[in-house]
Amino acid sequence: MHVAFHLAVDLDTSLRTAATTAGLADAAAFTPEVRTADPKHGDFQANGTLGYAKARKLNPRATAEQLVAALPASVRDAYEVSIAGPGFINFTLKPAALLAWLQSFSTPEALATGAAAAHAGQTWVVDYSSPNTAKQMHVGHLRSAVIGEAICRLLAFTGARVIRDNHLGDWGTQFGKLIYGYKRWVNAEALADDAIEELERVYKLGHAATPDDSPELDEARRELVALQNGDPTNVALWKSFSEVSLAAFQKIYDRLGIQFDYHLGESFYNDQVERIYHELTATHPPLAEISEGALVVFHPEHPRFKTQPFLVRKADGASNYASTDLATALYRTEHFRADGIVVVTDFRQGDHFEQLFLTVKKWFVAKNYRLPELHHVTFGAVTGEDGKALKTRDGGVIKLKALLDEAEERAHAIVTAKNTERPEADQFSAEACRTIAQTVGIASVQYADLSQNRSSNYVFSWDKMLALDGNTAPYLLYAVARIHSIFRKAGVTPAELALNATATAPETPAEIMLARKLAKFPDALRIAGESLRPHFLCLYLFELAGDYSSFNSADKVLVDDPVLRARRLMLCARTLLTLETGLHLLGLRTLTRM
RNA sequence: GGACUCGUAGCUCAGCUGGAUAGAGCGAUUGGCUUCGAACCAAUAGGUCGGGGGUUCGAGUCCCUCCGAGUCUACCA
Repeated sequence: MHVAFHLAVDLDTSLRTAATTAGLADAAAFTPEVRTADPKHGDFQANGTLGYAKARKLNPRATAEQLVAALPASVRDAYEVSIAGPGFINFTLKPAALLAWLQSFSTPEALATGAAAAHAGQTWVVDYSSPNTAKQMHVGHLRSAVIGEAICRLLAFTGARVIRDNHLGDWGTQFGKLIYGYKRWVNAEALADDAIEELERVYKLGHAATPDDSPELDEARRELVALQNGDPTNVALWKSFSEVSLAAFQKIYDRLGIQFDYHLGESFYNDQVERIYHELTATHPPLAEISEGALVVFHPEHPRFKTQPFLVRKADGASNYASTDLATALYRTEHFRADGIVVVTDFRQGDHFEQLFLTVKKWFVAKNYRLPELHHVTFGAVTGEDGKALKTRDGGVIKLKALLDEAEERAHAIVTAKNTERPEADQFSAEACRTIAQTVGIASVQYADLSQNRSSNYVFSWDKMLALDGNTAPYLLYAVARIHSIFRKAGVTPAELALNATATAPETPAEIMLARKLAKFPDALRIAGESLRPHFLCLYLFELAGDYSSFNSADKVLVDDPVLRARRLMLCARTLLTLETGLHLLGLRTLTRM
């Protein structure tokens, strides 16, 4: 028997067919509006009859009854169907249908196959993290990296070929000041000790020594021009800046489980901007025009961008990040043949990307280039206690490395404290404690960032970022560890096929509640994937872990009755599969013990 | 001035693109380990969804208008 992965999508199809079968007027216009329901009403509900009936002056309950009567036997077999209130149609999965779903999607491969339809055959480029070279990553860089990685994994799991691109800020006027400072004040010993720290120090000196309208600033500009013109000394310096920066970044990325496919920074596109200028001015009518000496694009149809220009070339002829971002969009389309481009930055760049995307759309249409989906995934700022954004140049910035270290330290304190409470034979070695603390600490930081809706700001607080209670990574990791523990004690592995063959349908309230939640994993994936908002997946996993914990307290798994034992072990196995799959999609590592 | 984001329990936040009696966590109170891991579970208390209008079968969600916070608004990225 075929079981659909996305039960809600399957129901939607059945209801549309039923509308035709039942002979509803204008059946093609009927949209079922199937969504996951409050569990007390059912698993799914269809609300579409209300709007449909209203628009046609029909009785919504009568319409709902017609639809329900026309549903195929397969739906009636799988669900308790009822009509409630003004005309909601409620669907509650029967235990046998729950069992069938759980038996059909019992491996990571089965889940991936089911989920892959969403973006099958597509290529998506995700541009995230994107720090500036020659500077350390600070707490403000965390969100783009963590959210971006989760989005990459979600897209890949839902079938896309994902290209992870770190669009480094490795070009621009700041390098003139950096070289100016470097040539005068660099300390070789400090450079060998911690290169990026030393680069940051000489940049600050260079910046301070080159105020506006000073001869020193002219000198810094000459260094930049020399770099742009290929001066061997400056080019070699610039290359070394990039290398040491990338090495430092990679240490952070390793801790966060991030591995980029490309590091195509702004410098990569520097020689591609001439084509942009040409193409934007060669269209009929031209997209770009000269205004106050600069090459700009206006968007007359837009309330603001009709007067606020998108500045693609500065009056002095130099490129800026609009130029390179346009070149970047073109490269990703032509070279990677991207079907979708996702850029993950904070919300303050909203205007820039709105203008960029408007311009790209018109430009690509004019040139008959394939146009990928363009998404700017924004997130709120991490602010200080005063509500103001944390800024790079004030002294109080928290370095990302320090944040991750602190997270591991706090987790370590908890792990070692818990460890002493365990029976001696069961205690972890010091080394194991350290490994567990690393996983728990980093996962906590990742989850804290992922679990809230990304569009709001938040005030940075150590306690919040590193909280280990409630809706946090440790709660989820703990559920995973407990399930592993049960399988260790049972002497079987979660993957054993025998668990499938001998399992029976869930019976107790806790079993049924857990099974119903498991069957909604596809909905969580769909919502998180379509909206590019990982917090929907976080919420689902937290609820799943909660249902599992309730089940774990209510129903003992390792009982003598082989029937009970088999079906509860199966539920444990599916919960483990779903939790681990979901947590890995978020970019978290999981543990078998903690 | 214009635009964008936000305002939900004492605190921190969800609320699935308009659905049923607005939900979690923390904190508070109460109960539960001789039984698979108590980093857990069960229960109680806590709300004028910033204010006011409107749209409709139905609004925390959409529209208008105030109030408050943050951000952007021509050559930094």
